[in-house]
Amino acid sequence: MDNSGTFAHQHDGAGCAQHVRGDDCRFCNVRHLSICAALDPEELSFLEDMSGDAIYAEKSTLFREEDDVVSIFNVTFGVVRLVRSLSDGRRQITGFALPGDFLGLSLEKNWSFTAEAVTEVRACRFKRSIFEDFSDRKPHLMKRMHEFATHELSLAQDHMVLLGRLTAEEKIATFLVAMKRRWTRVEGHELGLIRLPMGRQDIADYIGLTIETVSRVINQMQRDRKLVIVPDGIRFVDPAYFDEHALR
Amino acid sequence: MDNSGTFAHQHDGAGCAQHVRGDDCRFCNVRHLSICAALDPEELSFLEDMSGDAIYAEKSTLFREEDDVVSIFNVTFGVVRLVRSLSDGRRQITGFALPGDFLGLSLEKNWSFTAEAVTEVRACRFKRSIFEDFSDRKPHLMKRMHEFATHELSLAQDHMVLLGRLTAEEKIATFLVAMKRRWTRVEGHELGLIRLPMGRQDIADYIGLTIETVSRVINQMQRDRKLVIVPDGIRFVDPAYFDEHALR
DNA sequence: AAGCGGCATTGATGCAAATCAAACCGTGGC
DNA sequence: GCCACGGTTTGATTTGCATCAATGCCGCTT
Repeated sequence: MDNSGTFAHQHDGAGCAQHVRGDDCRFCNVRHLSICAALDPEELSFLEDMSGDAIYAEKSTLFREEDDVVSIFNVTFGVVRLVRSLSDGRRQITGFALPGDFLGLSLEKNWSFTAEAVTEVRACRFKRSIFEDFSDRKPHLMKRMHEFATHELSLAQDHMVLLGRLTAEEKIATFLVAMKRRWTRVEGHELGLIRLPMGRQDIADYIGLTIETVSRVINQMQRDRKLVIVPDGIRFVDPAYFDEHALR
Repeated sequence: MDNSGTFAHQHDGAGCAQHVRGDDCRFCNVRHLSICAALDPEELSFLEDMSGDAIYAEKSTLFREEDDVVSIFNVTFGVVRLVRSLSDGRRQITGFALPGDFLGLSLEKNWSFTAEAVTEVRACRFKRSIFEDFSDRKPHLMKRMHEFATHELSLAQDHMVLLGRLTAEEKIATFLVAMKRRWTRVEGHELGLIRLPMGRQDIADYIGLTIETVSRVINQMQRDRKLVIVPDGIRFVDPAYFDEHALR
């Protein structure tokens, strides 16, 4: 059974259909990971009527920092980078959204970050106003959103430790271990490789290094037989090393 | 009218009574800033019965990372540092809780950080289980908790930019401006000085520098007539400089 | 097959902040 | 008044990562 479902470089419709079949939530294969798992069939069908499947090309922008929050998103396929930029061009990527991740938890009127498609991205899209009315009437949905938000807060704290207190080597190791865990959760089972659909510059901007340092550290790890670099990702050769050097 | 209410070095009861008068929420002067502002008088009185005023000495620990969440806290006086520690002693302070700030938004069973009193701290303390039952029955309270959580998430993103992409000078400037804003909000009006009740090491662990660098940068700013160092804080001499060098 | 454009890698050098090490300063105890 | 102590400042030196600068590699186009 093939569910290797590569990201950026697969263009047949069938590959995508594995991930979202039309607009029917019943066939959504990230539902158990997403906000929607809090909903019963009736609620789901209401929300389904309110939602549409949206597709974004690689490198396109879902929304920009300061934009009005018109729609909110449940990513069903692909990878989105969440970016804060400074006026002089410095960027900090605050997170990567993977299938199952929700964009628009905050109920604020404006986005506090920019979202850009790293790969082709598919997302279940809701009108913000409708979703908000709905969540106001559904306390268990609000509670689930709150749980998602506080979980993200905990991840944000992890990330602060990484940015503020880890060495370049520890940052890379921690990032790779986290990506492995996240993909395993999304895919439902462990893969031989760790997908890295984002470029080196994105990794650098996520962990607070330069592209050169990211490249150097990863290639040094390969020379040291800790991992091997493969197309679209890396493969752990010495998992024990990563257990030891990654944070939590 | 005196509401200068200093922090660590004032020991007369009257000074504290400005901030919390016994256990009566009606006299709580951080209520408008806190979670409790979402509640009507009846709900407030119920919650009041469920709460107690707690006092923590300077340097004492409210709770440790991984501890069971037995109680949750609404800080009413003083400053709490929120700490993540690595096994080798490196620390990252993920935030400082000031009066009005709430500890225990997450509804998780265990704390994801340690909370230590920087100054003497007073807090309104609730049994977690009781508060949770209550919030389950009060959707508008849950919504307010969610708003607090997503606001914190946005602050966490700000902090990631600071940690990952700012220079030492920018980090200090941004930190000082943020503290000024937060104190102004808590005090209800602008003070001449910016209180820094936390030590240099805490500032360093908050913004991802060493104590020596923090000291050097602040003292350099003083030599450059950007600020003056005063007991328990600093005073801006050249506010325009800070507007320019601090992030947002 | 040659040329191009967009990453990624590698090397040489620079520099901001860390580290190592002392001195300083205010406070409290005796 | 003196000393001890905890926190802060200052100075000298090191270093980890950034910066600057090629070069390499792969997929696309023509």
